[in-house]
Amino acid sequence: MSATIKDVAELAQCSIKTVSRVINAEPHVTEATRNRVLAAIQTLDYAPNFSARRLVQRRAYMICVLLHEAGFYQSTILSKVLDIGYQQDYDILIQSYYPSHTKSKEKLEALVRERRVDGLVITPPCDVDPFLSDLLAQSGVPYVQITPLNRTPEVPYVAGDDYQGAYLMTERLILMGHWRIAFLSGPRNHRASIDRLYGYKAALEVYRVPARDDLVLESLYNFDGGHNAARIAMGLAEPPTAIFGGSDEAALGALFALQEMGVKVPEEVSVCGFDDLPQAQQVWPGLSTVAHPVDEIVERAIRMLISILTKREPESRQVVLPSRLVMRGSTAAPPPDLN
Amino acid sequence: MSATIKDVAELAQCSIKTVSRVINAEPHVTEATRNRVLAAIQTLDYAPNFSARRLVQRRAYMICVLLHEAGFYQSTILSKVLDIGYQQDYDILIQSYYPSHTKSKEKLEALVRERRVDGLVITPPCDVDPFLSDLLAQSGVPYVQITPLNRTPEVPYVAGDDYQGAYLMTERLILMGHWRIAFLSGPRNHRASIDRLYGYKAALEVYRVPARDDLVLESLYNFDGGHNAARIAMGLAEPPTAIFGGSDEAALGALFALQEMGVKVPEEVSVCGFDDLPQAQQVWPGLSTVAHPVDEIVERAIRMLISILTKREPESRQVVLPSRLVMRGSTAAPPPDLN
DNA sequence: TCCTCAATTGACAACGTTATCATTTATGCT
DNA sequence: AGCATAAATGATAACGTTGTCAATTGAGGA
Repeated sequence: MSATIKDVAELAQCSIKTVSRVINAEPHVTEATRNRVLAAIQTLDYAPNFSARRLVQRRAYMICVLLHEAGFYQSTILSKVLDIGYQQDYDILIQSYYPSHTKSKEKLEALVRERRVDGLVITPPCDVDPFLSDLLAQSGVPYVQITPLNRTPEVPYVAGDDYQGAYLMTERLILMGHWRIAFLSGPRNHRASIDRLYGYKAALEVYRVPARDDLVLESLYNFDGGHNAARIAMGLAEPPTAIFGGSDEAALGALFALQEMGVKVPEEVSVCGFDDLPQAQQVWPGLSTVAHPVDEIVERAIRMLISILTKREPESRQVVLPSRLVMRGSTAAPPPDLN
Repeated sequence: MSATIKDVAELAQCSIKTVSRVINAEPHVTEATRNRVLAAIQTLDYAPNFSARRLVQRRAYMICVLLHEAGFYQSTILSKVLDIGYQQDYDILIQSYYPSHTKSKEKLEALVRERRVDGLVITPPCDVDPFLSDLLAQSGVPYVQITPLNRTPEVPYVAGDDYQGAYLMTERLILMGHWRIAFLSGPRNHRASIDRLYGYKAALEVYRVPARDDLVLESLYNFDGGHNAARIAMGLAEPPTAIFGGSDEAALGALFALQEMGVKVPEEVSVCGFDDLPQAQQVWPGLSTVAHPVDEIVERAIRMLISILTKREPESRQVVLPSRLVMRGSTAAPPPDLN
């Protein structure tokens, strides 16, 4: 059985409150007393019991991060989440959340209602659906959303700039000489998806490149979607010279499809994506893509949540951070005979 | 402020102990009383406070899963870990652990010493190094290891059968007609790594295929290692017709290298790996590989730990589960002119 | 030396459960 | 009816902290 604060107090010849003060670095303790207490702590190998602290402070000291299935994008987020976990007093509880999954809902509800977590960070593609909305409103548990489907003034969020990222990539392709650029679009109810599409369209317009409806293809942002969309695109009378996947997963599917068809990338067709998944650099050729500053986004989100939890108003409750291009081998100028 | 057990007792006209009995499904409560209590719980929207329960039961109801950096293999594990989290009373705390990282050590030490976790699941490549060993011994926190570097009778573990998996794959390659099979080996201090190498060698011997030392190449099991090793292998006077990566990461590196060199896979050289990472099926051609039953391994490990935590002796403290082959497009018979 | 005020210290209540054991109530048997 | 026994219930003490506020100590000034 490990030592308690009482044992320490006894050994250090003082009250438990004084020991508590030393542990929590509160003022009003003489140097001499502090040293006695520290020595006693050392001797007894004492460590405060976290459950007791949690109970009396009515805080779980735990943040719940909602993740959809543990996929590629998620592992990037997770990596940073864990990294930040070190620096905070809060522990981080990963909870997977599928809107349709009854079990995950029950578990989450228990977590929130039993006060096992103080706050939530919601990561895409999770979002505040009616169930979450009810639960959060009813329990009053604070939360921060990462790249929400829709932005409303009440919801604190941190997001990457999808519009600007898509604009930059499309601009880059145009400047390379492409003017038949296919875009693999994603779910329509997703704000990021719409922003990316608009960023693409905006760049076309600015550079006076004719926009063709048949070059905007549904991909659902997944591998199979990109795969199918690329086959369709290449079957068009005037096929694209570049395929811009609204997500890397879709772009990878497209890349796979082109290679299946024997189309050379990037010599005949350029491919690029969005998200900068780790495997974007491990396929051949490396996938050019748009990177959100995921690390910074996650860090800002968690910090924002902690600010809210500790009643310090965060500097801003709505943050959008700029994206940047990551150019690799999958993009090049279009074949000259097609210009 | 949410309701407490006291409020429920008051409303239901009984003692808090009776409410506690109802909550925990203990016997000795009349149907009538139980209904009154349940009604009161409903009315007050009561949920028990977990921190209080933790304190009085001296349990954190939390299991810590030690992960190395959030990479590919980890996300597979994680996915299952989260899935299992639903089914248990225990919450799961992910903690990254780098032996050299002071911060991660400090955090882990705090978690264990402050009784914030009841037990640990250690996942590869994390292992019981001297620091962990001390910490675990001193605090007496139980743990289960997944595929330990070294197996000792005292340490409970769950592992995949690396020897058998490597044997099966090598056998398969031989039966396809390969007899110049390179093997990309991994860290020598890793049990799995050694088992895989021996499985490879055993199959060669059984089928009387001459073993060549120059075809066993160091790869460190990572992408770059595989990349380099493949280049070296293909530069040999008698290059291999198949490259068996001891890990998928190495195999992917090899695949990448071959494609860079313009070598056709699988027509000229076959490639296969070990681990069945998600992207093994997303490269072109799909990577043949050996799959550990990761889901089952993780599930068994967590169940084993919980058995130990609740003082029920698990059926077995050492479990090895069979691997299986996953054949995809990256393997084929060797070119006929080379046979 | 005494007084005032600030700094230090401590006694004890709270936090919301579960655990122990005594007490009350119901049941079955003679 | 009376008694033994089992079942249901409750009073109260933990669990190990932090928070409140009163008590004590020490320093500085008249």
